Amino acid sequence: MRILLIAADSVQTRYLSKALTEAAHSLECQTEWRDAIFVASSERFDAVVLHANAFEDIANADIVSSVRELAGHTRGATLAVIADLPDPAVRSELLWLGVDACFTRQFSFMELHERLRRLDALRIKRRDGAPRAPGETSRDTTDDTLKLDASARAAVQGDRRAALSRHEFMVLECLLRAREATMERAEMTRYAWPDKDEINPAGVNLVISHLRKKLDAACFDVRIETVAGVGYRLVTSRAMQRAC
DNA sequence: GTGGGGTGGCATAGTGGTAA
DNA sequence: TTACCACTATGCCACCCCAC
Repeated sequence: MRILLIAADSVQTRYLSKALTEAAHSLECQTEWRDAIFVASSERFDAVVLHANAFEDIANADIVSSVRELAGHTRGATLAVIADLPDPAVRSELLWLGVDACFTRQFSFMELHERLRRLDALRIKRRDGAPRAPGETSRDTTDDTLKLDASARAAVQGDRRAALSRHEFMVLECLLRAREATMERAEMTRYAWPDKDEINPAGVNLVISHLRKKLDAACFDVRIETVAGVGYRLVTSRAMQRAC
């Protein structure tokens, strides 16, 4: 998932940032409220996490009006808020404003992570009727669609499996989210290298090249197609047959 | 300290489009 | 048809980080 974390620098923020990165998410962290609003409105994220406890500007101001402003810029992303909100009336008002999940200061990362994944899966399902979101695991071993196993950082299709590096995992997740649509090179770069302003195009090529080899070696029935001058798209053998 | 894996930079080859 | 250019794919090498 591409996640925007809005939080002032603190020990808990650094812990959260590290945990989300290690969970194979593409993380962008914003510590300034105005910058965060600008980034949320100008780029596309799957989830926005506002850590209001670590944010003095918000902690000292009206949380409801801050969230109202943020919710107007998240462009359909899952919105989660971490804040000490003992008043249930405030929490329910936040939910009405579009917040998908509220967590208290003593939140569990595992619960936050699973909630974000579940909400993301539902969001994608509502969006295009996809049976399952990238990274969402299934116990149905007969399912032969390509999935990502974030805990093992691997691609799985039926009983076939390929271990991936961090960048390979994120590039493949980015392509899977596009669901056979073309993903622009710049967007893939932002997704897989969120901490870099500029990345050598050869770096993207290298990751794509490695991914192709691994997908071939594991005999997955998907392949990565180059769309000249635009980017890449992931196509299944079924889609290839339809195109013929 | 060392080895292995991941990553990035650079070089080179291949391919397709376009103009002469 | 040929030369040129832009874009892409891939190999090689060096560096960095982390586990042991």
